[in-house]
Order: sequence, then C-alpha cells, then structure tokens
Amino acid sequence: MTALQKAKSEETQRRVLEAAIAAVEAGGLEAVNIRKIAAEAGYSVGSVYKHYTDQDALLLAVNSVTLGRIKTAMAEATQGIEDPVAALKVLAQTYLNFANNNRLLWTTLFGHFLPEGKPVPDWHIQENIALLGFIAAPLKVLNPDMNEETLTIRTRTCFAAVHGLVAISLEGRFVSLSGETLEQEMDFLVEQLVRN
Amino acid sequence: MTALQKAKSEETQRRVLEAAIAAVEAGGLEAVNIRKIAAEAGYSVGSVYKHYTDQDALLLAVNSVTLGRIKTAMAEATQGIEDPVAALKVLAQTYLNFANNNRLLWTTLFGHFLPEGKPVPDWHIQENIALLGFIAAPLKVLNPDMNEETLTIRTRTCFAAVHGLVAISLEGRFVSLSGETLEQEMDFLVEQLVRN
DNA sequence: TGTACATCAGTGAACGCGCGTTCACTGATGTAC
DNA sequence: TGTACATCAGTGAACGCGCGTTCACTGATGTAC
Repeated sequence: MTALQKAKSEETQRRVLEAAIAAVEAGGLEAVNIRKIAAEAGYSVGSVYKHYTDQDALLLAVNSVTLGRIKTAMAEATQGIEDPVAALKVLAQTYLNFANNNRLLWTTLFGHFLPEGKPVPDWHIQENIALLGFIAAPLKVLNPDMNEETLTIRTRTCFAAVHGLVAISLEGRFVSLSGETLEQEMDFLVEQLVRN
Repeated sequence: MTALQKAKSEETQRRVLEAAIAAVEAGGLEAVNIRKIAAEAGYSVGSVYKHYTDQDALLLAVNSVTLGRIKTAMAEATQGIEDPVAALKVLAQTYLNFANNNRLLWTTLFGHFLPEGKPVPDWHIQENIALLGFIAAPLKVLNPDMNEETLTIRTRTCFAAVHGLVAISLEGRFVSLSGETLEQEMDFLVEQLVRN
C-alpha cells in the first residue's frame, strides 16, 4: 500500500467515524443507519464496510471516542487538585456535566451491547478500566492501608453509585431535578462515600 | 357487553400479557415480537391489537407487572423490621436479588423508552414513585427533622446510588464480582449513605 | 517510453429478512319484534 | 317460536417500510518488463 493510499484510507475511516458520531449526537443509538452515515460522510454504503466490519464495530469506535473525551475532561478537571475529597467531587461533577452535555453519546456508551457470543474486545474494556484509575488514585490517598483488590472493588462501587445518580437523573425518571439541586445531591453522595 | 364476553376478553388480555412476560424473560426487549407472542398465547396477531393499542402499550403492561413484583418482594422483605438501617439494607439486597433473578425483566424495565412525544402515562409514573416510598419511610426515621421535599430528593439519590451498583454489576461492566462480594459492597454503600 | 497487468478504494443495486400494524372478513352469541 | 339484525372477539393475509450486508464491477494509481 502506498503512502497516498494509506492516507486516503485513513481519511475515509476518519470521516465515516465523524459522521457516525454526528449521527449518535443527533439521535442516539436508534439514529445509527449505515446508509445515512455513508451519505453524510460523502461515501457509498460499501465503503463503510471497507473500514468497519459491521455496525457494531463502528459503534465500538464511537464509544471509544466518547470514552476518550470523558478521560480528557477528567484529566483537565482534576489538574492541580491535591485534596482527594475535592478531586473526587470534581470527578463526579465532571462526569455529570459530560453526561448532561453529551446525553446521546453517553446513553449510547451504556446502551450499546454486542450480541451474545461477541465479546467486548479487550482494548475497549481497558479503556473503561482506565477511567476508573482517576477515582482509584484519590481513594488510595484516603485509604492508604487498603489492599489493591479491595481498592479496585471499592472504586467500582463508588463509580457505580455516581453513575446511577447520573443515569436516573438524565433519564428523567421520577422527578426531574434542577441542575443545582442535582449537583448538591452529587456532592452529598461523594461526601458520604468517602466518610471514615 | 355480556358477562361471558367480558370474561373471554379479560382472559385473552391476560394470556397475551403472560406470553409477553414470558418472551421478555426469555430474551429481553429484543425478543418482544407480536407475532410470536400472539402464537404463544394461542391467538392471532390481530387479537393482540384488540387488547393493546400497540407494542409500547404491551411493554408498559409488562413493566407494570415487574414493578408489582418488586413491590411485593420489598414488602415481604421488610415485614417486621424495625431498625431503619436494617430495613434499608434489606431493601437494597432485595432489589439486587430481584435484578439478579429476573435480569431480563429488570433490564426491560429500565431499557424500554417510549418514543419522543409519547409521555409515560401517569399511572405508570405513580407505580415507580410508590416504590420509593419503601425507602423514604426508614430514611424519615433516620432524619426526622428533614422537610418533605429534601426527603423526596434524598430518597431518590439513595435509590439511584443503589440502582447504579446493581446496573453496573449485572451488565458485567469492568470486573464481575462474586455474589458475596457484591452483597458486601451493597451493605457498604447503604451504610455510608445513612451515616450521620 | 510504452504496454500489460496488479492492486486497491470506492460504488450502489440487489438480497434477504424482520416486523409492526391494518382491515375486510368470519362466526358465535345476544337481542328485537 | 322464528326471523332478521346487531354486536363483538377473533382471524390472518397483506401492506409498508426499514435496514444491515454483500458482491460484481469501475477507475485510478502503481509496478514489471
């Protein structure tokens, strides 16, 4: 493959992915339609399949980008924060804000499941786990004597609790809260979780 | 309408609903297929539409049954428990167990969304809110001076946190935990939430 | 320099399938007179 | 008691649409000799 071919191929792949992201942002998982995405990207249907084996592969790529954006947001938000409790609060708020500002990307991240028998590729699992590292670090400061295994489990529990509050809120289940009240509840939740 | 007609109609409605529940239990939201459900219930496709306006109405009925089952499980589990913290722990474990033992009913409860512009009927919202009452009662004992509004919000937050832990665990995101470890984490979460 | 061939991105019509929903019709039961 | 009509549950073929995926083909670019 020549350099020109490679460059062209990479551009196509990128443009298809961008169109897929735009589709998800516009209408969520349901709005993902290979024909539309191909047209939006400026290619034919067949081209999409030259670069992504199937729809699931394309969605995996979209979710990978979403995870990357969350990671970036978290890294920026916690920059320079020393206090572990403050860091955890900022992380939770960052997660909440991201979900709020990117609802459909976020729901797609958690709403897309591969069909049974098609396991999630390891690199994608690793991307997920990497995000938990942001939570694990301050938790370790707060619990210096905790062994690694317990810390991993506890990290997951804390993430799950925060994630649950974000999910229930964004779905508008039960009562919808104002943004301010929701942020207060998030702070409450984090404070309770880290109490000693 | 004669009594005979009414009885026949009700039986059909019930049998269709039972077939729908069985379908969800067998394959989740994806497995809901009017043709299959009609056949399973022993009727034709048209009959389903005589009793449920559309697929969404049928799924709403399924979810209503699921909510009823959770409600029953919670009522039984908390019977005779006086200590509010103990009650909250039992409620969380009951919720976890229900989700574990009825995975597809549970994921359908939270995975089914009506199309935009079709609001969730009020009776169904009320069914959801009713469940929160189980949590609100012990929370009120623990926080007797909390005003009603704050209590409602706090109840929702506590539910959301527990719900999140159940969701992340059942989906098998990140690492899967053994049942025992998961129950320990659930107790930890509830304990932290009610700390004063 | 020119000719024949290989390679690869990209094309888009066609395949195949699933599935929600509708509607004209049937037959049983009940009612009016 | 009998006849005509009304009502309603149930039927299932047909409509209509969407959509993932495939594959034989095109044309541009590069390579061998």
